Amino acid sequence: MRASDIERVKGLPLFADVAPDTFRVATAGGHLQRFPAGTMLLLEGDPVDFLYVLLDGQVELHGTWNDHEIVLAILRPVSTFILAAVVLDAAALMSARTLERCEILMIPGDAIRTAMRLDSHFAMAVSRDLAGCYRGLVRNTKNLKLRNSTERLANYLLALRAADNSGGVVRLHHEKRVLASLLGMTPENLSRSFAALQKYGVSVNGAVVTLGSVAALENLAKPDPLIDNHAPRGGDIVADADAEVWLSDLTRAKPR
Amino acid sequence: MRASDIERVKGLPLFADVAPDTFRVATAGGHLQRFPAGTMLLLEGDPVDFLYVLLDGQVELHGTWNDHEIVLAILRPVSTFILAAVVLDAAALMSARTLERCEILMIPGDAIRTAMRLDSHFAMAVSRDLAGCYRGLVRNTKNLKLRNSTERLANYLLALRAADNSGGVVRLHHEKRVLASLLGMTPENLSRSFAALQKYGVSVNGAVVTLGSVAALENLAKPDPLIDNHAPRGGDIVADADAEVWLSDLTRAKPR
DNA sequence: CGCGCATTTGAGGACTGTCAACTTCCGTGG
DNA sequence: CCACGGAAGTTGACAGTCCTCAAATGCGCG
Repeated sequence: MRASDIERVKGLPLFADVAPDTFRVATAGGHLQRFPAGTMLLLEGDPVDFLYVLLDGQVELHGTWNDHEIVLAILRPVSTFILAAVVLDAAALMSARTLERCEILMIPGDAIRTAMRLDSHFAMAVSRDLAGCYRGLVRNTKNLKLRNSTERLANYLLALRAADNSGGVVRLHHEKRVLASLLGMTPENLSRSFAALQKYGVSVNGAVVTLGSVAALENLAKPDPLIDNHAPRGGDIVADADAEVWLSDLTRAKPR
Repeated sequence: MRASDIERVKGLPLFADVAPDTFRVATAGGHLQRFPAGTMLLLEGDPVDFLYVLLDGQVELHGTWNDHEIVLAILRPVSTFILAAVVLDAAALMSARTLERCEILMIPGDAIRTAMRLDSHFAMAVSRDLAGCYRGLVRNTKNLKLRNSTERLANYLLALRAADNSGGVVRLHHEKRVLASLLGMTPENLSRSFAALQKYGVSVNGAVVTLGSVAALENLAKPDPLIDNHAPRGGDIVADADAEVWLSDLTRAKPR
């Protein structure tokens, strides 16, 4: 494991302010591993023995029922995943699959739990991380239950724009069929939703999406700080504490 | 606050194995309060100053967007809520409203955070609680994205049956319009879903629902341990660690 | 160049939401 | 005790949303 990788791991909110001793305990026995695209890292129902830290590549978390599969989240570096199962030493509720070639640090769950026991500050960092994940899912649930598919897509595009700080041109980070499932629709309907957004100045060319009129798009999307992590706060309420996770982990893509 | 109430609070997973000193710190400044039905305890976007512990009555957590309101969870005693916002000292993402007359213990967020700092075991208990909440939401999201409304209702009824340990007759704990929103549908469609379940032996009389053929209902519902907390595990995997929260907190209704 | 896969487009149908009217239930007040 | 009013729940008609299947198109890689 390169020194630069260690720095990147330390940069995670989970390990940011952790004492060196605790960091050593927490990452003891961790080993870096490379996986080709399309590898199943974890199957839902399996016991979870490791905390995963994605250092390079993309990982998809998905769930299955009755022969259907849906994407629950897509992770990009640097992020951890299945922390909740590690904390509870429980079986995974989601499967994990690499979407690209990935570089992943695998830390034994025992080490994490031991470090929590020894250092209340680290245990608090875990709590904060989990609280952020929880709130990300609350946002996601509101998004799903309150908006139709075109509205979800519109907000997704605005979130991408905010995360990439890109003027009016955003690049999709995932294949469209993966994105469709993430947004809770079929690939066919994602196509049609893109078509429906033409009226609002959106044009698509492969992975490149041009937002002709952000104002018009926002008028449809009605982004809300209580659903969309990027949306502007109304007053001057400082809600900076949020290291929250949203769909596809857009926040982590922000320059820090 | 009655001694019996203190015992009930100590019975919560969050406080179960906590040292007496820590318990004193964590609950310092907590005060018991009574609220009539229909009281807004918390509005989404508000800063969260207290951890709420519901001791009696029912509380609904809901979200709003674009003039629509949806129910995200319904809590029954004894349970805590908005722990995540307390841990992050952040603004609430959900509003909370009493559905009945309620008795609620309000604990200053500072006290919770202080207790976490002082006692890593308590911080771990908070982590476990949050991890359980998170996994509850993962289950909920899978439920929403993978099943249609009738399937969700069928599984809800089976979950009720498992929680209440009631043979073939279950009582709905909430008004149907609230239940409808919780399950992600309109009251009209809840009615129609109940009607559709007649073919599977379900008959409704007010709040009393009779499950004529659990086998037939399960055949439709296909309950899954990775979505429905009550569903039977396939092998002999002990997933006992789960103090997980599902829709309407059904698990907490189980006799302990 | 050609194959395979992703994406798009079209048609049809299933599912879900909206609106309106009706029924039932329940608490209030006569 | 009964009548009444209001809210909750149900039902029907209709429209919008979304899914499925099928076919066509486009794109990238061998």
